[in-house]
This record gives sequence, structure tokens and C-alpha cells, in this order.
Amino acid sequence: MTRPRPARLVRSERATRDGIPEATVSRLPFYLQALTALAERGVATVSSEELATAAGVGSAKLRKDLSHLGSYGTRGVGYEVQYLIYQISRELGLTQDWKVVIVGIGNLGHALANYGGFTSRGFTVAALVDADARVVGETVAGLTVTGLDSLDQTVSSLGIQIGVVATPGPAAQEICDRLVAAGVTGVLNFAPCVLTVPDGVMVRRVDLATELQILAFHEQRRAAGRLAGEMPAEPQDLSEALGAIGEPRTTLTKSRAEAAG
Amino acid sequence: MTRPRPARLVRSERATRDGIPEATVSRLPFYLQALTALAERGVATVSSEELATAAGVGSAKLRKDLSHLGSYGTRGVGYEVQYLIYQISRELGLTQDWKVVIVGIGNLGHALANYGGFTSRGFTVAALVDADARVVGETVAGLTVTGLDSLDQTVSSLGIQIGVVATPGPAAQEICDRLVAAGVTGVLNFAPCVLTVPDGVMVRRVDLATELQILAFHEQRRAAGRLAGEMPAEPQDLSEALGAIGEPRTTLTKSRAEAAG
DNA sequence: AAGCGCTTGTGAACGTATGCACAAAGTTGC
DNA sequence: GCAACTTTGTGCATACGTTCACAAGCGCTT
Ligand SMILES: NC(=O)c1ccc[n+]([C@@H]2O[C@H](COP(=O)([O-])OP(=O)(O)OC[C@H]3O[C@@H](n4cnc5c(N)ncnc54)[C@H](O)[C@@H]3O)[C@@H](O)[C@H]2O)c1
Ligand SMILES: NC(=O)c1ccc[n+]([C@@H]2O[C@H](COP(=O)([O-])OP(=O)(O)OC[C@H]3O[C@@H](n4cnc5c(N)ncnc54)[C@H](O)[C@@H]3O)[C@@H](O)[C@H]2O)c1
Repeated sequence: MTRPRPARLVRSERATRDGIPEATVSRLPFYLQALTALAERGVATVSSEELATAAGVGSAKLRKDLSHLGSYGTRGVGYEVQYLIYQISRELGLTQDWKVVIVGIGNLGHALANYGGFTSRGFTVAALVDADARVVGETVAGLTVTGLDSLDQTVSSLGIQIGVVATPGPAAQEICDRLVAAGVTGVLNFAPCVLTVPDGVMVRRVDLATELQILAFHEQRRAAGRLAGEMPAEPQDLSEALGAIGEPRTTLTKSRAEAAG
Repeated sequence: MTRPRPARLVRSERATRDGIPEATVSRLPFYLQALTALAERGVATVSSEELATAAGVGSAKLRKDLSHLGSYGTRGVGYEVQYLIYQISRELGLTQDWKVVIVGIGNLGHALANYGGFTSRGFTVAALVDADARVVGETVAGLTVTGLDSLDQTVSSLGIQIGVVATPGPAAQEICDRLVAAGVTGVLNFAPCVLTVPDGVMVRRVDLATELQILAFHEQRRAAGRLAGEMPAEPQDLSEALGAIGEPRTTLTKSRAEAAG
């Protein structure tokens, strides 16, 4: 009954219902945030052009992204802010509150626990866990940090679905395994390592050093371009290169210098 | 009619020298980190298969990525760990140390400043800046936090190239403008907002809420699939929906319920 | 030096994502 | 009620990214 659907045009493109492209999913949070900001300013409707600007994307991309959710929006007018907020929230699964456990209450864990941005966007930090006896018992953001022993118990009894790993790298995999065993199916990993999980569990990794390195790549490229306008692709030296980073060249069966000369 | 068409794909692929695909660049840090871990364990050579596993990607993808840097690696053997570390480091611009300023020494800023992972991977935190008089003067990770006034001075005199924005959202754009004016050409933004910068400056955004929301999307999809095996795409209700998230429906020129009925 | 087994590097096929451009569908004004 | 105007939704072309599969190349053994 409640069907705003135009009836014809049943499955013209990708199945609108199930198959939302991953690239689109990764942008929906940005749209949602831009829309929330607009809503707070009392804006009732917004065009794709305006919303796209606010979210930092092109308007065509925005429209195509939104078209995957359905035909919300009115031609000649734009999108109703509140309605679109609801639709995106629903698509992202934010109509329910997700419970999160943070493991590793060090520098980063403290910051995360104190961060208000989680709570206000559909997530509840339900538990804090750390291995260090000096940290256990401490109260952070209204929660008492519990010990590692309680992890499995806590996760399963509270029905926690998402785990945030903020421990040092070496401990991350073990923590992750225990989280998964206790019922977590989504993991946000801050440790600089790869986490292996069974099928059906998703890991997303956030690595600050990675981000900086990507920035550095572009910095360098820019600097190179600025210095030497149009260089004909120098074949990079390498003699002192290994010395600069690697160590004194242990088992180089075939030294690269050989190949170069 | 729009274009005469390039006739043939003449250049077999992208120019190997300059044009490294963005997707590849974003994975190089992972390879680098995996290689570093191997090096610390004393491994001298590694095959694409092993390295791919360690980095959490497929081996074909890894080989194609590396092939963009050049033909390092020996058929029948694999890649020399140290040599590859150097090549990737060089490509990422990590043979020089990049200077970083962190602006906004709150919860997150403190954690970032204390984080050892920056320093060990080619970056030097050269300055800490905050607007709050209670924070200014404090010593964090061996650096004294300075006031906002000193920002421009500090950035330009120290030759800082990268800025990390860890202030609340509303202040982020202004800080960013000042950083760019002072000479920063790369910005890592933790504030949940879009930063506008002139051409030639790159911004990367890290948003934890976004990451969690993407996790939530997949959680939800999984849950939906588990509950209802093969649902024929229910057309979502919406009557109480607006009430659940939006407010009492202010200026809905055309309520969706109307269109439905 | 010739053969064998192993692994790289890459062409080719496929799939996904982006951006353009415009018809369709709505609103506004008369 | 109709025409002019605005903005969405999407077909289409192109660009980008991933995966497969295998010939070329290398080291080791004989
Ligand atoms: N601080 C940052 O800004 C930052 C940035 C990027 C990544 N990281 C990564 O995040 C992780 C945490 O960083 P940090 O700066 O908070 O480190 P930290 O040393 O300050 O905190 C780590 C915490 O984890 C706890 N811990 C150790 N082993 C544990 C285990 N087995 N189970 C539970 N808890 C355990 C420790 O007791 C400590 O409280 C590290 O992997 C780091 O590389 C940190
Ligand atoms: N804490 C987290 O885990 C976390 C996670 C994701 C994103 N963020 C984002 O990072 C930012 C900082 O988060 P936080 O938790 O550290 O907040 P916070 O309030 O603890 O710290 C903000 C700091 O910025 C300073 N500041 C405010 N205005 C400033 C200005 N104009 N110039 C310089 N400094 C200024 C404040 O004095 C304060 O020290 C926020 O935008 C937040 O949304 C934080």
C-alpha cells in the first residue's frame, strides 16, 4: 500500500532495492552529515547542486547515488531535508542504535570514549575494556573500564555488535578473535596491522600513518613538478639509496647496481 | 558524434613513470608496513603471494600495483624485502622527513601528539597549536603547545608542509585557510566537515562516525538477510518513520504519505 | 648447457564508477 | 489550463580498477 513507486519502470537499472554500490555507501555518511547541518540551520529543502557542494562532491554523482535508494526528491524543487535524512539513515541502518565496545583504553581509546560524535550519530559506547590493571576500574566518559576477562561476557550479554580495536598492533588479532567469538560482526581497527576474520565479519581499518603517507606522495609529486617543470623521467639513482633506508645490504643475491650498470 | 574516438589504445597502459593510479597509491602504505614487519623478522625475500597475504590483498593486485613502480622483483624468486621497502618509500616521498603541525590539542590532538607511529614512519610532529589558553603552554610529547597567533609564523618559519586539523568542526575551515596561507599544502582533517582549499592543496578526511556508519550498513544488511532469508524487498513503511528521526514535519509541501495514498 | 619448476609482469576480459547531457516531471505564474 | 522554467533521474560514453591466466624470465639441478 504505502508505495510511492511509479509502478512502471520496475527494474530499469541495478536492482534498486538490494544492490547499492559500495562507493555510494561510503558517501552516504557525508550526505547525511551535510543534511543534518542543513536541518540544524532550518533548511527545509535542498537541490542536488547545493547538497553536492555541501558534501564536497559533484551534483551528478550525488543524484546517481541517491537514485540508488529510490526516487526521493521532487523535480523542479529538490530534496526534502528531513525526509532524505530519514531515508539515508534507514539505508545505513541507523534507525537502531548500535552498541560498541572499545578495547584498549590508551591515548586513542580515551579520546574515542570521550568523543561525542559517536553517540550523536547512532552509536552507543556500551563498554570499555583494557588489559592494564592500572587502567581497569578507571571511569571514562561515565563508563568503568573492565578487564580483559570480562570481554566475552560483556559483549555477549549486552549484545554488542561492533568492536573498536585500539590496542597495540601485536594484541589486535587476538582481541579481534575474541570479539568475533563473542558475537561481534563488525570491527573498526586502529592498529596498524591486518586483521583476519571469518566470512560474515567486516573489518574496516583506520590508519593515520597511511593517510599521511598518501598526503606525502602527493606533496612530493607536487614538489617534483614545481622544481623541474617537465622532467623526462629520470631513472632514479640507487647506489647510496639502499644505505639511506635499508641496512648494509645483506643477502642481495643480485645487487641492483649490477642490473643498472 | 561527440568525439572522433581515440581509435586504439596505443599506450599499452598508463605511463609507468608518472601515472601511478590513485588506488595503487592508497595501498602502497599497507605494503610498506607489511614489508617492514617482515624485515623486522629478518626475512630477506618474499613472494607476491606471501606479501599479498600479509597485506590483506590479492596477489594479482599486488603484482600489478608494484609493476607501476617498475620491475623490481625476480622471477622465480620474489621480491627483495629491503629493496622493495626502499622503492616504495621513495615513491611515497618518505626519503625525506615531513614536518607536521597539529592544530587543536583536545582529546584527539593529545592522542595524536603522543602517537609514536608518526615519527617512526617518516613524519615529524614539529608544532602543536591550540586556541584555549588553558592548553597553551602545556607540554605534550616534548613539545610546548603554542597559541593561535603563532600559527602562521610557526608554519612558515619551520617550513611545515602538512597540517592536521583536530579542532571542532566550526573552527576547521578557518584553521585550514590559515594553514594553507602559511604554506601548508597537505591537510589531514579529523573534523566532521568539508574543507574547501585552493587547487594544489590536498585534503584527506578521517571521520570515525563515517566508518562506523559504513559498518552499520553492512551489519544491517547481514541482519536483514539472516532474519528473512529471501525477502521480496519490502517497500518500507514511513508513517511513524518521520517521527522517529525527523521532527514534527514542518514544511512538507507535499507529504510523502499523500503520494502513497 | 639444457631442462625444469617457480614466480613475476602484463595483456585481455570483465566489472565498477564517473560525468555528461537531456527527457521527464514537477512547480510557478499568468 | 497552458507555457515557461527548474531540477531530478537516468541512458550512455568513458575512465578506472580488478581479476584471470599465461608467456617470459630466472635460478637450480643435472
Ligand atoms: N594515538 C594515536 O593517535 C593513534 C593513531 C593511529 C593509530 N594508533 C594505534 O592505535 C593503537 C592504540 O594507540 P594508543 O596511542 O592509544 O596506544 P596506548 O599504548 O596509549 O594504548 C594502548 C592501550 O591498549 C591496552 N592494551 C594492550 N594490550 C591489550 C590487550 N591485549 N587487550 C586489551 N588492551 C590492551 C594498553 O593497556 C593501553 O591502555 C595502536 O595500535 C596505535 O598504533 C594510535
Ligand atoms: N575524539 C575523537 O575520538 C574524535 C574522533 C573523530 C573525530 N573527532 C573530531 O576531532 C575534532 C577534535 O575532537 P576532540 O575530541 O579532540 O575535541 P576536543 O573538544 O577535546 O578538542 C578540541 C580542541 O580544539 C581546540 N580549539 C577549538 N577551537 C580552536 C581553534 N579555532 N583553533 C585552535 N584550536 C581550537 C580546543 O581548545 C580543544 O583543545 C572534532 O572535530 C571531532 O569531531 C574526534
